Amino acid sequence: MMGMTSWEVRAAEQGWRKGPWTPEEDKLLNEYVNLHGEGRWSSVAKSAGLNRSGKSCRLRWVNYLRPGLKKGQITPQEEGIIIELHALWGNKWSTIARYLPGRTDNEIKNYWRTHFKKREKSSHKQEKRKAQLLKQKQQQENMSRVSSHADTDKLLKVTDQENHENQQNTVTMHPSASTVEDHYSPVMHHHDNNTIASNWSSDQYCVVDEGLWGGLWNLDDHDPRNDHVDANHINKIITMQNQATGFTFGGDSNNFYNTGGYIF
DNA sequence: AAGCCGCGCAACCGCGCTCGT
DNA sequence: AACGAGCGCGGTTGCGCGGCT
Repeated sequence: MMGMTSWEVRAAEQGWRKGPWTPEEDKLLNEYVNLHGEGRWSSVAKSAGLNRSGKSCRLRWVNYLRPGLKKGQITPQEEGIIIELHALWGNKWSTIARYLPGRTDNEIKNYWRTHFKKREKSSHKQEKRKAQLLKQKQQQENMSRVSSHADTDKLLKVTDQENHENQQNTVTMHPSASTVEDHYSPVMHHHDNNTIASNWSSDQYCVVDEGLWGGLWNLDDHDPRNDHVDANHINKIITMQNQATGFTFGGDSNNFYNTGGYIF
């Protein structure tokens, strides 16, 4: 056990190899799946001569070895789709991944966390700052009702202005609206009249966060009622993307929808 | 040059669902 | 109907690397 990392120790204790895959392991898994197909992952591990759990094999195949996987950065078009679908479904990464050919749920999940969570953080910071200032003001009021509050007021005004400016770039999204378009449509509701999703700046995305409505949007993608709604909405997203960029994501949105995003 | 820090991403873990027996 | 194995999903962890001090 000397010189082993913590995961190596744990893996040794449980009998399975863990941690990063070697090229040799990749080769074994690749050859086996190409010959016998996907599924039966626990037997894949044994039959292919891999000392890996079935889970580990499946994950490696799905996220890394599977043919047709897109390598490289998420494009602005894909980012737009991720944002839209996340607003619609919340953290349903595998569902979202179905509409992004060649991308995995893991990849999308990581992308969201690294690119959008930090913006959420910065908006939380701003909230904290305002709360702190309010607290300060209240303390000052308590300590001396006679003294002037001009400086604090000024600070608060600046913060309010910052917030107001932020709201100008906020996408309206409210669950009490009556249709999907009313619920969430950046095209309809975007305040600064810039109606093309792909032209949004990264800062404009920042308030579309799960902290506000994400939890309310865990629609079941297998509910036929939602299928109807989703198909319409996704149709719109694709149209928007195409209009914005001239990039053709798919000629027929129904086909796009029905094939799980795989359009050839 | 060296240490520290934050980010990106691959991989693991726990839980819940499905399906076969 | 009950149970267990297999699988999929979402959340979390930890490593490697590049940038900063």
